[in-house]
Amino acid sequence: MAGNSRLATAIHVAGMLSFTDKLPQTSDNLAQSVNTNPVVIRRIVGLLTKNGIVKVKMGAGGGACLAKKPEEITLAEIYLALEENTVFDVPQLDETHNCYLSRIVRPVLSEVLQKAEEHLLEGLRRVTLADVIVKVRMRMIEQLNCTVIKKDG
Amino acid sequence: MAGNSRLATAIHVAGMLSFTDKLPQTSDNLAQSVNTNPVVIRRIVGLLTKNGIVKVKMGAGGGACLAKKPEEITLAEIYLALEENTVFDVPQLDETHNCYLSRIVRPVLSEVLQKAEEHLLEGLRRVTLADVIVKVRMRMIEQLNCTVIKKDG
DNA sequence: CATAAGTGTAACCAGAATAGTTACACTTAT
DNA sequence: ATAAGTGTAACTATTCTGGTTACACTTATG
Repeated sequence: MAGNSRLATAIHVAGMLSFTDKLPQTSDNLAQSVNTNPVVIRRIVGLLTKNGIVKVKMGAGGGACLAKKPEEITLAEIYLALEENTVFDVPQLDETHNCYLSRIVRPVLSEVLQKAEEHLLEGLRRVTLADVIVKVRMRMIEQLNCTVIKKDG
Repeated sequence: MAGNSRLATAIHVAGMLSFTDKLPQTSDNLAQSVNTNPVVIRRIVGLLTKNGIVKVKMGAGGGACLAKKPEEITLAEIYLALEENTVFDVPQLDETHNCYLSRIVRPVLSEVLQKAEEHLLEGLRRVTLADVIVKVRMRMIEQLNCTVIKKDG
């Protein structure tokens, strides 16, 4: 339960929305797919909405839809929408800290680790939601092939 | 206090060891530099030792030294030594999960997010401990220049 | 207009991770 | 023999994440 599955959940949700296209999905519905609680979904959908990735219709018959085409949504966008903390923490030292060298080291570590995280973000920027969906479709086809082969064997 | 500052601590420690070269540093000593507890340091140094990055001498006059040259130690190596969890969690769904699409989506998410994390690792692989030390030295020089300028003004 | 079906959000709980700390057995230099 | 170290177990406090309940608010529909 600890660890961070929010990005997985968010991409999963966005993926489902792209499959169901313009039909608004309820948080109840999505929660079942992701195997979690509707409130958890609404929290995440809220963040995605705030960042223009998803649109929500209130009231009866309402729910969430994608606000853009899957080709126009990168995983980096989704990741940033979640407003996560940085992966690596670099607590800075008090100015009164007695070790001179240490006071210099910490900002350098901040800089270096921030750059590394930028690589992560670049990795996420290169993948769109559409790419993910293609992979899902390919897996579906693979599984169908398996079935056929089994039937032949 | 939550969040993950272990990598920062580990690099900080390794950096200190490279400055003091072959003179073994006690965990007490290092703890003061990093502004933490000796046990926290020993835990991290233990992991670094297990991965051949650091050597420890037991008993009086003992302590930790680098086991390799700073040019031969990448931040990725240090990161991996800490045996952290993956950055992104992708809890897999039970085979009995009712939504067929979801059961396919999750492994795809695992794959995609793992690749993104590989980018992070690549970012860390490109930086050696020696690079970090150079940056620290440059900051020290910068600060010295500042002092001189202030004296002139 | 009443009602049912939705969302948004606050509040609380449980479980896990991190870091800090104490304590103590064990190792080694002098 | 003693002092100075490390390794490690055990406990605590804090924080984060996710799960859950509850409830006010919005809207479609009969």
